Amino acid sequence: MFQGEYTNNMDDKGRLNIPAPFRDVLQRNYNEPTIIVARDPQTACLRAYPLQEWKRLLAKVGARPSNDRVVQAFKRTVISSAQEYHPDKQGRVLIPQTLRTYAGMSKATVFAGSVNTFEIWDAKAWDAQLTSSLALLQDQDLDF
Amino acid sequence: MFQGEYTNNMDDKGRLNIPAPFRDVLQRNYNEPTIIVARDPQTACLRAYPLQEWKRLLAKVGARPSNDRVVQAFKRTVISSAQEYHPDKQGRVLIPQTLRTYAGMSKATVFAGSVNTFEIWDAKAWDAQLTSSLALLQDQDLDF
DNA sequence: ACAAATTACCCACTTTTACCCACTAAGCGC
DNA sequence: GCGCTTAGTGGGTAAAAGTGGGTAATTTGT
Repeated sequence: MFQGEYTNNMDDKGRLNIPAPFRDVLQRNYNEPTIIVARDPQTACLRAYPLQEWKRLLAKVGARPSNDRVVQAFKRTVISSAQEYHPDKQGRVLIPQTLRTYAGMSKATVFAGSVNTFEIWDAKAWDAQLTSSLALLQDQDLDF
Repeated sequence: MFQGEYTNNMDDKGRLNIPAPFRDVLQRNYNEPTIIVARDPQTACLRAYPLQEWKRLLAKVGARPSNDRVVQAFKRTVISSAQEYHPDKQGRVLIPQTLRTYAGMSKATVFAGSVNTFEIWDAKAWDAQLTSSLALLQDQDLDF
């Protein structure tokens, strides 16, 4: 289970260091270090899936009629961007330019746990998102 | 059951000493010293949960539709910030910079019991909150 | 097929964290 | 009051995490 929020720096080569706690979860709960990274279609961030979770997502998409316009759009945005990454000995992956651009990533990068996936954000974008999420919750009557 | 208010100092390394009475409650009522600390979304403080109480919260959140905007905001602010902490031999935990910043913590830190969780405040912020809470209660018709 | 660019892999360094030990101050009983 | 216990605090050290960079392998383009 991915939880917690970590900030790491992308280096000049475009390599991203997956936070150690997330690597632990991958190893312990999924028995392999590989992740799939794809666009998150509704926010300007990337989402990382353990292989198993990604397959589950594919199955769900496959169950829907393939002429559904939403399904088509989903395939074009998310599935097309998805790629497998094998972290190096230091636990880093090289994210391609297109995805970096999509998430507006430059250097400081936030990794945010999201139960069975985790999100990858540019630090500034993450802060902005956080501020607006907090504002939204401010007036809510939360019962948990 | 967490009750009472205690003030401890965060040291230069960012370590926070959990007040002994709270550690006792964790050990006696929950049989383990581990806590989850996360943002409190509506006030500038952190909230510490025994594992069992945290799981209860997760269950409540999971029972709500995941496309609910409030639920999404809650996940991004609270769940993402949640992390497990294992106090050291002296009963201290190291709180990361992001959470310290969120709660405006510098040195003097207040721990306030809140039945099945407890709150962690910067001492100054706690005083301000206390004043306004008292003001709110002034005109109320309390029947307990 | 060859040169240039990109990527993967490895090694080394720096910073941070976890763990342990020790000291001080505050209560408590005798 | 004196010694004991317990809570709180400070700091050293070894391991782990994060970061930077070199080089070989691979890919790409011509």
